[in-house]
Parts: sequence; C-alpha cells; structure tokens
Amino acid sequence: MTENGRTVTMREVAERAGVSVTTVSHVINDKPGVRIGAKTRSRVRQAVVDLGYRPNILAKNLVQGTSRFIGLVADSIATTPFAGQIIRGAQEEAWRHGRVLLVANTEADAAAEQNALAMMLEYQVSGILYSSWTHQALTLPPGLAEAEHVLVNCYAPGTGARAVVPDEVAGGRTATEMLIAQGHDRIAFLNTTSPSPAREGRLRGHREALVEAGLPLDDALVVDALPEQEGGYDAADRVLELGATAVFCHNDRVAMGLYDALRERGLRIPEDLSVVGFDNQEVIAGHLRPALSTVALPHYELGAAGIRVLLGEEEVAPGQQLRVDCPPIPRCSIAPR
Amino acid sequence: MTENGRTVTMREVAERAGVSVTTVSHVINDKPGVRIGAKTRSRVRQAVVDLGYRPNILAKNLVQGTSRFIGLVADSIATTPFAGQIIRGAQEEAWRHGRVLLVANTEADAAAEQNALAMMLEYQVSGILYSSWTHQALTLPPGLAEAEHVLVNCYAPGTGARAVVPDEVAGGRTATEMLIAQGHDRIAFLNTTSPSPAREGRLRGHREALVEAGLPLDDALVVDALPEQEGGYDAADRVLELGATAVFCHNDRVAMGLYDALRERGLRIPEDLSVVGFDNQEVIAGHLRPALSTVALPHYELGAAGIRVLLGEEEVAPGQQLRVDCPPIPRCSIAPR
DNA sequence: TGTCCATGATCAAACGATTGATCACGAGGG
DNA sequence: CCCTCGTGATCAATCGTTTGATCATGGACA
Repeated sequence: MTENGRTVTMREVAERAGVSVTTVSHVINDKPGVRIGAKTRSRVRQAVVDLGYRPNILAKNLVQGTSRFIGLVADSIATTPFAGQIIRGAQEEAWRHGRVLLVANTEADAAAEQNALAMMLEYQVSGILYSSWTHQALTLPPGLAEAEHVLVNCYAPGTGARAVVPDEVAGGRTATEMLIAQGHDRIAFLNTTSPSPAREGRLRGHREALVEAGLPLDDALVVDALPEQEGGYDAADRVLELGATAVFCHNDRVAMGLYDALRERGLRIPEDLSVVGFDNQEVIAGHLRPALSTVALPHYELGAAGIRVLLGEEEVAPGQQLRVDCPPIPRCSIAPR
Repeated sequence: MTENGRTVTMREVAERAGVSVTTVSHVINDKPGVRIGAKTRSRVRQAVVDLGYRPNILAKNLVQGTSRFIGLVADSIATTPFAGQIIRGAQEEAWRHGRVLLVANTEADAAAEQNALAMMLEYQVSGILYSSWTHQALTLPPGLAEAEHVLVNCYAPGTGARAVVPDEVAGGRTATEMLIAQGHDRIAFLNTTSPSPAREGRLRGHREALVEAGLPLDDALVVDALPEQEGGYDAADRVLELGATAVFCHNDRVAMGLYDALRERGLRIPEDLSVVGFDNQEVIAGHLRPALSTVALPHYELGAAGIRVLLGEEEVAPGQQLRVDCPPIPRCSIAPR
C-alpha cells in the first residue's frame, strides 16, 4: 500500500513508464538474456520509485510454483527461553537464504500440531523444521511426511528423518575437561535421573574425558539428582562426603541449587569447590555469583543448521543425525586444584 | 505435495469428481447461496480426500486481494527470554483469528529492519506489529507507515501510532501493595537509575500505594540501584541501614543480587526481610530460594493484545496507548511484618 | 533493392484459485 | 403447447506476476 492506501501494481508502473508489464518485469528482475534499452530501463526504475511499487510476492510465487516459505513447528516457546534461540537461529539463517519462516508453536497439543502442519502445507512451504525444546526421541505427526522435513533437537528412530541435535557426548567431555584442565582429579557428576540422550550422552563424555586423562572411573562419584534447582541443593551433602573438589552439574539449574546449599554451609565457589554447569541458561549462568562456567547448548546453531540441512547446503543422509558442538563457556566458577 | 511429490490442484479434484473447478470451489468453501446437489457434494469431498488435496492459499489470497499475514518485527529475540513471550502471544492470538505471523528479528540493526519491513510489505501483510523488548519511547522506521501498525512494549510520541504497553504505574502499586498487605510500613524501593517508563511509572505507583495506605513518603527509602544483579547486591547494606522490613526491587535480577548479599550476612528471606521483585523472569523468580514473589510483565498479553488492536477487535484511538495489567505473582519471599 | 540480423520491446498464456453471470433442464401453471 | 421458474452446475473473467514466442524497426551487406 502507498500513502493513498491502494496497492500499486506492475501495470500501473508500466503505464506510467509508457511500456508493457513484460518490460517492467524484465527490468525489475534484471532478466538475463533480455534486451532493454538504457533509457527505457531508467524510465521504468523511476516509475517504480515514484509510485513506491513493491512486487506482490504471492503472485510471483504462484506463477513460479515455488514458495520461499519454510515452516518451523516448535513444541513450546512457552516454557523455556531455549526455544526462542532455536527460532532465532532458524529465522536468521532462513533470512540469509532469502526465505521466510512461518512459525507455529503447539504446546505439545496434537490437534494444534495437525492444524499447524495443514496450514504450512497450504502455504506451500518448501520444507518444515520440526523442533522440540528438549533433546529427545519422538514419533512424527502424520502430515509431516507430506513435505521435506528436518528434525531439530530431537530425532525419530526408524523414520529415515534427518535430524540436527546437540553433541551431548562431546559436551560431557568438554565440561569434564574444563575441570581436569585445572588439575581436578576427583570430580563428582550430578547427573539427572530421567533417561534421555542428555543423561546417557553426557555421562559417556564424562567417562571418556576421565579415561583420556588417566583418571579412575569411580561410579560412586556419579550421583543422581533431579534436573532442577532442588536436585543440586539436595545433593550438596553427598558431594561433600565424597570428598570431590569439583562438580559437573547436569544443568545450570542444578548448579544454582548447589550454589545455594554451599553458601549456606559457608563454603565458597570456586575456592572450596569448582563447579561447571551445562546448558548456558543465560539468566542463571551469567547472573550467579560467581558467574557459572558452563557448556552451552547450541540452540541458535541447531536452528540455523536445521535450515541449512533443509536447503541442502549441509549434507545429511536420511535417518542420520548432524551433531552440533556444545562449546565451553568459561566464567568464574572453576579454580585450579 | 502428496507422496508422489506433485502438488494436487483443484482442477485434478474436479476431473476426478467429474465436475468443474467452480463446483469444487463452491463445495469446499460451502459457498452460501449456491446450489449443489447432495451427491455431487459428496463426490467432490471424496475426491478431495482421495487425492489429498490442499488449497493453495497463495492463489486464494491473490484473487481475493487479502492476505492473512501479519508481520511482527522484534528488536531482539536474542538477548532476552521476554521477546519469546511477546512472539508467542502474538502468534497464538493471530492463529485464533486465522492469521499467520511473519516474524523478523532485527537486532536493533536499522538496515535489517528496513529489509524486514520491505519483505513484509511484499508479502502483503495486512498489518505490522512493531515490538521492543524493553518498554521505551522510540522513533519509527520509515516504511512502517506503509502498513497499518501497532507498537508493542514501546511507543512513539507524536506519530499517532497506537501502542500496547505494560501498565507500569499499576504494577508499581501492586508490588507495593503486596508488601503493605502483610503489614509492612517501612518499605525500601531499589529503583533503577536509568530513565525509562519503568523507572518513573513504578515509582509513581509505589508512591500511590503508600499514600493510599496512609504511609509517609520518605524519599530516603527510594535507593538507586543498577537494574542488574550487582545493583541489588550492592544496595543490601543501604537497605539494612534504613531499617526497612521489606524491599521492592526494580526487577527480579536486582532481587537475585539482594538475595545473595543477605545470605552472606546470615539473614533470612522472608523472615528477616520481605522481598518483592518485578518482571517475573521465570528462571530467576521461580528458582530462587525462597521462590521470589514478584509482579509479572505481561509479555504474552502484550503480544496478544497487539494483534487484537491491529485487527480492530480492541479499540485504541490513534496516538493512544492500551495499558496492560501487570498481575501479582505471589510466591514465598514475603512474610507478615 | 532486397535480405538478413541485431536490437528493443510486446503478446499472450500460464499459475491456482474465486465469483458474478449464464446456461440446460424438467416440472408446474395457464 | 408455451411460458416461467427453481434447481444444479458451468463459463469466463480476474487477481499480479513470469516467460517463451513473436513482432517491429532500421542498419549492414550483397
């Protein structure tokens, strides 16, 4: 719309420039292999700016039979700040490729999910990113198969769907190495109790790091903890009993709880105990005292990589997972032994 | 696309049902005032499901001249979890009205913003929501005026643009009242130092509540604090000197800092000091020990209300603001005097 | 003078729907 | 037997673009 409220069409531009719509189209799109005189070109360009013309992409999509839409269905923007990062990553990467993201959040509601998928298909999306805020295995909704799709932060065994997930194993290794690098050799691991790729993966990485450093594997040092603030708080005594000098917490919230418990016992971080978290949940990790050293879940990258896989810019075989690095975020909660 | 990869068009449905496209269109849209025999109807319906036909909304939009798109430009999904809630609110409300949200985040980059606006206009959005993650005054980007628009969590004085903002004054009053209700009469207010609608509004609301309760206005009780964790941490001594029994913190991060400082001094919340925050930043407020009582910034509602205003469902005069309530979120950090 | 060709621009058919106007047909009334 | 009318369905134009085919013009060349 212009100021007068009406939509300016290509025909109006053509009339003002005294040429045909075809010519206008050719000029605007710089169609190669088409000859338009220099002065005609500039006359058209002038008309375009004079009228404030904007092409109607919908019409363009229609005739070209291609759309620049990519769908993103997220299961919960609500409950977590993480989803926002996935969306942002996907959105910016899509943008870079001249695509537009159609976001739908379905709070784990199957009906809403079907609706969202139907809508996306109606909008002729060229592909769909199906994301989950927590790294997990899941079954795909019917309908998803009707478009090209890539899973983000989740995977669907046996479906042949390609997925982009965080590299939990490498992440667990990284966290542990951050502690080992400072000379710690008795490291407790507050791992979550609920089975998940995160639980298994981080544990494996943790062990790999210990083995690599020639440290003993002591199962007693791996203690169960609810993956929340309470878990860390409650596990504090156990950690102290074990005589650990450093703790790898399954996530930042657990670390937060541990902080509180230690403070109440008059212990200092990192002087008395070094702590490393996981997730890099900004508001927590960045604002604890001392700021929490942690390992980041690469949500932004997951979203962005999802788009790249969808657009074929990054190769992933059917049924395979692309594992994205979890980078270390050193802050102030680790001291040398 | 169906399994065979091709897009099913209305013509194919028509052929299979042995009728014209017109008839198919009429049946699918249940066009009132049009007569189609019962058996033809069901033949068409059957063909639709057989072929897995989905209407091409782009074509529909084109001929009808209306689009179901609404644009949302957000200045930073990146730096804050709040933006996510605005997006979610807008998205769900748009959805309820059968609209689709086109999200663009422009990290305060003017060029990106222009791009985003251009893109949205090309997609024939029927309106644009322009949002900021922090409640503030700002100047509108050129181009925004080309479509109907509503500002969310910000306002632009002198432009006549309608805005939806949180009711800071009422919020400040609410927070203070939560403390007064428990018998507190000497209440410190750790207010931010940076000028903003939040600073002025919450202070005004704070004062209104005191006056209403017949309490004295003591300017000494309003102390400056950086609106971060550090601000709260550093202000702890001052609060204790003042002999306040309760503290209203400008935001949850400030409260978090105050928590730390008090814990270090061996003081307990809420027994020794009652605390109320502002923002209801989930990860913080919900996970502090004790959980922080606070006042919520209604980000979800802001987004949703923005859509309603845009769609004319909620009346707001040009240049006026719609103020959205900031509801109290009682948790465990306030004790009776 | 007639032919050929490069140049510059237009024609017209699509894309996939919607929609007001129109048509074919048989029944009922006069 | 003709006219009218209700019923059921189709015709054809339209939305704003793109795009392969086509046309008009004038200069170079034989």
